Amino acid sequence: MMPRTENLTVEAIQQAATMLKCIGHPVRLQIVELLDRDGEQNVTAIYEALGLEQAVASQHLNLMRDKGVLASRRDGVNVFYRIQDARVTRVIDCIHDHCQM
Amino acid sequence: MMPRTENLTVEAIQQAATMLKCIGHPVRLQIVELLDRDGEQNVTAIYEALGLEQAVASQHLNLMRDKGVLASRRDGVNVFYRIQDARVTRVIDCIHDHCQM
DNA sequence: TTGACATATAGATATATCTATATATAATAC
DNA sequence: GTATTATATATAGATATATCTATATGTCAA
Repeated sequence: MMPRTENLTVEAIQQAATMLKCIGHPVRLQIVELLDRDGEQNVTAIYEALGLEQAVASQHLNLMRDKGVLASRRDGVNVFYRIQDARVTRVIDCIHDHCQM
Repeated sequence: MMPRTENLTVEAIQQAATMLKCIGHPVRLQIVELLDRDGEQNVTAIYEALGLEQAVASQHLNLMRDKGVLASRRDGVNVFYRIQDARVTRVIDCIHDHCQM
């Protein structure tokens, strides 16, 4: 029996917080939304689509991969990123349903 | 017509990211979950329920109030906090549905 | 092996977090 | 009523973490 907070285990709280923190940045939220909508993309496609500095995109992508939110594969000179954590897709859907302005 | 990113306006992305960042910390996620479950609580009830330092709870509560996630009212010596941003409740529900471990 | 294109990393600056301390409010004693 | 104590909350400042700008590295084609 795991220790519990209210409804989630301490471990689930930690993991959920890490995931939410990952998408709790405007650039990262836009990246995740793009990948959710259009599927995997290479770094160039991502920073061009969003009007970002290449280095900024690369760092945010690396961060999200490190945290398990994204996965990547290299194909020659290109590195393609995609959503890895299905919970992210769920939260994005929730945002779309409830955070439209 | 607002400028758009993919599905959300730039402004909606900003606001959503701010809200997600707020709950993207284990302590703040636990606080929000507690308030979502049990309704408004004063600072003492919150830090005792979660085993936090008083100052830590106070600072996280202030931060979330500043960002519009929580609201507060003072009753004598006590300050009661409650969830203000309904989107937070939606995301918490989503976490409960999909992030159980 | 040089040049062009694609991605990653170092280091400076900004932001968040925690520990230690202070302030505010009210009850009690005098 | 005023001083004193207890209780509840907030803030300052040190430390840790995240972010961006500038620069470097990696990969392949000619």
